[in-house]
Amino acid sequence: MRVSLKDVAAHAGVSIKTVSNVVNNYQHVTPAMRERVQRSIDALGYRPNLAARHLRKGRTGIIALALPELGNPYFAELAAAVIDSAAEHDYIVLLDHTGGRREQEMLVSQGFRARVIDGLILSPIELEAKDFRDRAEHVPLVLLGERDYDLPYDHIAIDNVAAARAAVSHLVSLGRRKVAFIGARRGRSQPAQLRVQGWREELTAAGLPSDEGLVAATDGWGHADGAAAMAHILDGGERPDAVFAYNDPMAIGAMRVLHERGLRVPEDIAVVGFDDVLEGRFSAVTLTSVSPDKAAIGRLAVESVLARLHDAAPEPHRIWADYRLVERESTLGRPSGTGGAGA
Amino acid sequence: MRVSLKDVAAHAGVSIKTVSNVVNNYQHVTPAMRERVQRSIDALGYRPNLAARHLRKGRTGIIALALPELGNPYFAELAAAVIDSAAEHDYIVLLDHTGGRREQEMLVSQGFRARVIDGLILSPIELEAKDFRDRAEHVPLVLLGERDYDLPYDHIAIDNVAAARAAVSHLVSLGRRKVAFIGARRGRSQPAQLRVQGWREELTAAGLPSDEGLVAATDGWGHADGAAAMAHILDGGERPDAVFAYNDPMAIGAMRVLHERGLRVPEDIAVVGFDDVLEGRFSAVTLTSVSPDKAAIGRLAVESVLARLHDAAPEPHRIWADYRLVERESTLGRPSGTGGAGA
DNA sequence: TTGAAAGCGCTAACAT
DNA sequence: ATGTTAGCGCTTTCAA
Repeated sequence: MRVSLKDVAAHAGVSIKTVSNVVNNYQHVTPAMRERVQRSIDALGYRPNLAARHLRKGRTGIIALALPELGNPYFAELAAAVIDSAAEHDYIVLLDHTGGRREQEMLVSQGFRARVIDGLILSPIELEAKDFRDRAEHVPLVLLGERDYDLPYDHIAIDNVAAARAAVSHLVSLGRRKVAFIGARRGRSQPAQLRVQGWREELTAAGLPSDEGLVAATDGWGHADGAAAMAHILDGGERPDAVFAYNDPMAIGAMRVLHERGLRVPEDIAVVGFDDVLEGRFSAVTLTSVSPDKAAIGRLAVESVLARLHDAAPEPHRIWADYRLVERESTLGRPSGTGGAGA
Repeated sequence: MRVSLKDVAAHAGVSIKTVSNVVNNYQHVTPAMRERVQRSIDALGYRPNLAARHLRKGRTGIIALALPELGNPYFAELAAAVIDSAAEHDYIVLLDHTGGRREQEMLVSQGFRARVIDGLILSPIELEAKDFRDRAEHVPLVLLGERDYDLPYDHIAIDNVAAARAAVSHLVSLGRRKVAFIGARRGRSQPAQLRVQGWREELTAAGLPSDEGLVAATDGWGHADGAAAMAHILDGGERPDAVFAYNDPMAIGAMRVLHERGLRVPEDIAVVGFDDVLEGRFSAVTLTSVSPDKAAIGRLAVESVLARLHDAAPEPHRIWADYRLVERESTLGRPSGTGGAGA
């Protein structure tokens, strides 16, 4: 804030423009001049004032990332990926979390929370397509997450239906016949829809039941919700031989309940999660999980925003990220004679 | 970026100043005028340009939070607390992560990563006191974390020595006589120092050994490091009856290894972690842990930066946040006849 | 290759 | 209570 271009110019006995040229690495500056100006810059400890630059250029170098919940390790890991990708493009990331609450998501989407940004990456839970219709905000928006939208924005996601089918298919191939789903959403909005759909499709294809008694709805998606859902299913008299959870924390919460009730994983009940968070690799019974390529999602999201920012963007479209099923003890059982926790 | 004060002024048929008055909630504006201007603002969808405001006022409304690792749930939860506290003061948070690497921490501390901020909250791992000496950056800096610094900055932390002593004291009171520590740092910098110190002091006070064979050094502080450290101790022929881990992920990694080797927690070896992350409440054996008041830490950090920003700050000083020891199954054992996971 | 000057959108000092 | 205006520090024509 202290020393400006003007000061440097005065010190070096040149014009402001010349200093600016040096600062911005403009081509046509004689080495001698560059040298001389640089000396003044160093002497005075000049640092460009970004606010002025931003005002002039209309860009801030900041993109916002709005996630439902940082406490969920999937989102934390995703945030790390976005920050790293942004840094590669000299962008920094403003982080916001919405708690998955509609009002917060609205504020974010409308740009009321952060008004200094060049672009926005949003992972909505509650927001419906219509909520975006009257979006006055003009900065590029990129959507993340497992829902299907019909909106003129890029949307980065993995194929949730296929991924869910892969998870269930794995269970079926292991001989499981009664596969429960935990983590369907109670109430209006239904982010789990695609995973429920994949679950149902695969079971139907295998000639297995997917009735409502096997689906447990929850309010949230944390460990505690998974535990409650698992307890609910068992208390309801159902006794599945496998559980597919909306995400890893829920799966781990469910495993905790199974453990408390003396049910063995996977012998009595196999468990598959979703997101492949670190935690699942070190639980007493390591967790089989669908593993989305988080680094790719972060990278694609950043690249999408920036492309749109630079007008180099194609029609808004769905962008698929990769995923794979990582099979661990919660479905395969404990490999005999092994040591460390699996990858 | 599109519509400016000038546009609104023209649309409403008033001066720029009047519009500015309305936007900034200036007192002396007649309701009628306010109404009229507001209508134009809404009609045109005016949004203040923060870059311009920033240039003029020298403030951005942004504080940066630089954490070592978002993947560590403790830091993720802390970030959430900071974001929420900042929001209460109409500040937004730029998030950065350093990976605990010295160069990254230097860049952050010197302000090279984010140059649009009013203040900085930094949780350093590698940085030494001397690294801060020639800090050219002028924005207020607040330090977080378990190290002792002798620096002219506010430093928010819990009393790590006392907290570690409380953890070890708990183990000793349970009759444990051989308490290992995992998570001392290999190499130069030693963030775990205070926790090691508390561990040693309490053992010494109890007349119990704290020799080097009971301390396992690691490179990082993740699940895998905890697992490796635990394995290392057991392979080294030591057979502690309790383990105090630098943090929860390490404790959980250690428990995984104990589980693999058929050792029971807590019957054979009791385990205490640090940070009280969600994960420890749902592990097969729930984890006893030191629970820092994360919400308070986040709040105090934000308040410190803002106070310094507004010149309302006292001498830089150490600010203690609260903590407590949460006792769970990994030391107490499984309570008979209980259901859900403990708080 | 370098200089002069306009103006990005806003706030604040001053004027009315 | 409202209007006028200077200027924050920078980039960018345009001119030399």
